Amino acid sequence: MAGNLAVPKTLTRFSLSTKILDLQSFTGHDLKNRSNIYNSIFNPESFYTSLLDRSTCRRHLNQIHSQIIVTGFQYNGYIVTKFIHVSSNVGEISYARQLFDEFPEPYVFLWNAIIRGYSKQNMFDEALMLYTRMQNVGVRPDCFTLPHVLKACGGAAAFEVGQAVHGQIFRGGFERDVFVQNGVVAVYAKCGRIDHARNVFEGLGGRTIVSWTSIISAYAQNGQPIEALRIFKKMRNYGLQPDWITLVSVISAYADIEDLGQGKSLHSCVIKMGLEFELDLRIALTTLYAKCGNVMIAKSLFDEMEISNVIMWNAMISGFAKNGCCNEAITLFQRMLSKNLRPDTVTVCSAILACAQLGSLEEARKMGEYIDNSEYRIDVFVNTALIDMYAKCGSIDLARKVFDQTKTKDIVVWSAMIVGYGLHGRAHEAINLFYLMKQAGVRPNDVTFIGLLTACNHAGLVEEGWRIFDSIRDYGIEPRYQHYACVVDLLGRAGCLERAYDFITKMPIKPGVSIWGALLSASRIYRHVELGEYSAQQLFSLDPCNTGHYVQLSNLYASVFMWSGVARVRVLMKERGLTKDMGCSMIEIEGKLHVFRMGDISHPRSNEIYKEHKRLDRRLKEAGFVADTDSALHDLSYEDKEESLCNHSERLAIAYGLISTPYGTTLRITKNLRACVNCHAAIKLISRLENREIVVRDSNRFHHYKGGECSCGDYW
DNA sequence: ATAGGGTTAG
Repeated sequence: MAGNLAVPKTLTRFSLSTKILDLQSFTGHDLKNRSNIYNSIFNPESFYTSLLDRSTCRRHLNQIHSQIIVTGFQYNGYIVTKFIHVSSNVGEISYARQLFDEFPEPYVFLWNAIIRGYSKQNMFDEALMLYTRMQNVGVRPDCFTLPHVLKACGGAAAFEVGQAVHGQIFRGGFERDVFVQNGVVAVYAKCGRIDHARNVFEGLGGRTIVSWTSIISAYAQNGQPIEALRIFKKMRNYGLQPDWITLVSVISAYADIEDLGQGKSLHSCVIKMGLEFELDLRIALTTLYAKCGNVMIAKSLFDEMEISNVIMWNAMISGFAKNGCCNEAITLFQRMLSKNLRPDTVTVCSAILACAQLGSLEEARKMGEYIDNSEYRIDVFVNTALIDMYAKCGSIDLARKVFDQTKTKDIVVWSAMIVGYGLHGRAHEAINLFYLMKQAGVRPNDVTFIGLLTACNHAGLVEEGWRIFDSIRDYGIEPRYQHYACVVDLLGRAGCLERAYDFITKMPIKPGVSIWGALLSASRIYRHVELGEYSAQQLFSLDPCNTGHYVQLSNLYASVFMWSGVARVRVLMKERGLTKDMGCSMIEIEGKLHVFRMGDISHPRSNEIYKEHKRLDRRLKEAGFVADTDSALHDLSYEDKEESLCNHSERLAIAYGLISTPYGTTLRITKNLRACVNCHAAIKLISRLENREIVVRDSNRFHHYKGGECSCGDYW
C-alpha cells in the first residue's frame, strides 16, 4: 500500500527534537504547545509536511532534505510527495525530479506530484512524457492525475492527446468527476475547439462556478466575447455569484469588445469586493483600459502594483504598442531587462511589434541584435515578428535574412515575408516566394493572399492580381472583405474605374470605408468626378469625421478646376469642425528621432536646414525640375501655393539628413501621410543629384529612391 | 496526526 515501505515510522525522541530546534530557526515555525511537539515527534510525516508548508526557497528545501536523509525518510512516500509538491511550487522542479528519480518504484501519488510540478512550471511536454511513462510502467492514473495531464494538454495545445485523455476518462469511469470534466472543457478551449468544449459543458451534471468560468473563458479565448458575456448573464440568472477568476474572463471579454462603460462598472465591483490588488484581475483591467485607448489609466494600474509578473509587463508593453506609444513600449521593455526580469516570447514579440510600428531601422537593428543573443532566436513567433519588423522598417533584405534563417517555416512565416515584399512593391519576389512555398508543401492562408494582392497592387500588375484573386477559392479559402478591398484598389489605381465600380456592385459583401476610399482615391488620380463624388458620399455617411476623404474630394475638384466644388467641401469641413491632418515626417540621426511638420521652424538647427533646403531647391531647378502646380492646388489648408510646394515635411527631413550625415549615407524617413506627387518627383531627383539612397515609409508602403528612380515605379 | 485535483489574465 501507498507509502508503507520498510522504513522506521517514528524517530527517537532525541534525534528529532534537536532537529526541531534547528529547523525552527529558519522556518520561523513556532511549535507553540507541547501537543504539537508530541505530534511532530511521533508523526514524522506531519512534522515534515508542516515544515515543508513553510518553505519558500531552495535553502529551506536543502536543509529539510538533508534532515530527511539523516533521519532515514528519503523513501517515505508521504514526505517525498510533499517535498516534490513544495519544491515545484517554488520553481525548483529539477530538485523535485531528483527526489522522484531516487524513489524506488514510485506509486501514483508520486507520479501525480511530479506531473503536477511540470504542468505548473509550464513544462507541458515533460509532463505528458511522464504521463506516458507512468502508464508504461503499469501505474494507473487516478482522478487526481487527470486534471494535471489535461492542463498540460491545454498548455501544449495538443488536441489529439487531449482527445485521447478524454477517452481514457470514460474508460476509467471518471466521467462523473466535475474536476476532471472542467479540465476537459479547458483543454478543448485552449485547442480552439469551442464546439467540443460546449458539448462537454452541456453534458455536465453538477456544474460548479469553475465549470461556468471554464466555458465563459473558453468563448472569451476564442474570439467570441459576446457569447462569453451571454453565458455569464445566464449564470447570473441561475443565481450564481461569480468568483474573482470569473471576473477576469468577463473583464477581458469587455476589453475585447472595447466596452469601457461595462468594464468600468466591473472595475468598481472589483474595488468594492476588495480585490483591487489581486494581480490577475489587475492585469485584465490594465488590458481593458489599454484596449479602450486609455493608456494613462492602464499605466497607473500597472505602476501601483509593487509585485508584478511577466504577464502584467506584457499587458503594459503591448498596451503601449497598440496605442502607438512605441517609444514607451520599447523603454518599458528595456526597463524590464535592466531589472533582470525574464521576458518571454510574448514580451519580445510585443517589443518587436513596437519597433515595427516606430519604423526606425536603427531601433529595429538593436532589437534584432538582442534577439540574436537570446534564447528566442529560434522561436517561430519571434522570427515572424522580426521579418515583419525589418520589412516595416525599410529593410527587406534583413527581413529576408531572418526568413532564410528560420528553420521551420510555417504558413505565418511565409506569409509575413510575402506581405513584406508586397509592402515594398516587389511583386515578382512575392509571387516567386508563393511558388516556393507551394513547392515546400505549405498551404496558403487568407493572409498570404492579402500579401500577394498588395504586391500586385503596388506594382500595378492588374491581370496577375486578378488571376490570383480568382484562384483564392481553389485553395479552399473564402475571400474576405480585405481581399475585395485589395481588388478594388488594384483596379482603381490601374485606371480601370468602371470595372472597379462594377466589381463593387457585384461582390457578395457590403462595401465599407476602405473600399469606397480606394475608389475615391482612384477617382482623384484619374479625375473621374462622378465616381469620386459618389464614393465620397458613401464615405461621408460611413466615416464622417475622417478628414482624408474631404481632402481627396477637394483635390479631385481642384484637379479639374471645379473651384465651386472645392469651396463646398471646405464649407462642409468647417461645419463639421474638421481640419486637415498635418503632414509629419521623422528622420532618425544617431539614435535620435527628429520630427518635422510642414513649415516647421522649431528644430534647433532650423536655419541650416532651411539653407540646405534652399540649396536643394536651386539644384532641382538647375536640373530642370518643374514643380507640378496641381499638387499645390490639391492642398486644402495651404493658401500659399509656393510655400506648400517645397515645405512639405519630408523635404525638411531630407535637408536635415543631408547636413547631418556623411556623404553617401542612406536616409530613412517615416511620414504619416501618403507621398505627394510633387515631393515624389523631387525626391527621385535629389537621390540622383546628391547621390543618396533615400527610403521613405509613407502611410501605405515604402519608396526606395535611388539614382533618380523610385522602387514604386511612380505607381502608388 | 499524516501527500495530491479544476477555472483566469498578455
